[in-house]
Amino acid sequence: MKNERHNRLVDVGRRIRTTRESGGLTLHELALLSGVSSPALSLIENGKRDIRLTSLFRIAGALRVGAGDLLEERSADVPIADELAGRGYDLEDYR
Amino acid sequence: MKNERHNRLVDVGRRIRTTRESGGLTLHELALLSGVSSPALSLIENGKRDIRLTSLFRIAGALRVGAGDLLEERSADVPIADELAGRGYDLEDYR
DNA sequence: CCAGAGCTTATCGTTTTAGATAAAAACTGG
DNA sequence: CCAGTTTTTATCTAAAACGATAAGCTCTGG
Repeated sequence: MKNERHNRLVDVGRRIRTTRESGGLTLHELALLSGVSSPALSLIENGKRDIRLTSLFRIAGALRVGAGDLLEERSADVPIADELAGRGYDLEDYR
Repeated sequence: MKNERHNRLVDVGRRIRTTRESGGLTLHELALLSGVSSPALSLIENGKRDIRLTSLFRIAGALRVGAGDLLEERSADVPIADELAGRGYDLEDYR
């Protein structure tokens, strides 16, 4: 992956990170929910990885947003209500 | 790529094909515009390829739609007006 | 019947993702 | 300071994308 011209990936990564943090999830937790390892998630959130569509779908599903929401600016930028931050994710099986 | 659970990819492929056809482009022309080879495009449109984000971006750019439009149902489903079908694409350098 | 256009499928070599693991930073509260 | 948590970085291997090429298929019109 040539390290230029991927501002798009940086943007996507920023959106993933913002969404994850607004959900009160750690990389490790998102890794468990999405099946994408936390080292991979770190690269992704920093725009250093050109991921496949199914990976995007798994991450979006774990974050409970539409995959398109992670690609470009969309209206509803508040996918997870604050009162639910950190709650509502089924991490029971891992704890 | 496991051949199950990729209805998402099939959906994406369908949207790409629909958009390409509504623009009056052949696979070969879209290949020239996007830099994605036509055999690859064929696999993608048939949901048999789990493409990378940058490939999606290049295809969306060539089709002049937002990448998100190719991922899920969106409002404006008529990216290219009929009067412009087959026109407006800069294939000059290739002809 | 066949010729051409468009699409599909297969194969090959190269590049890159991706999970696992480990270890090194960064950040945080005590 | 320091201990624990979180994130980043680095290896390793396996699997898959990707472009190129070529061969095969399908459909349509002459």
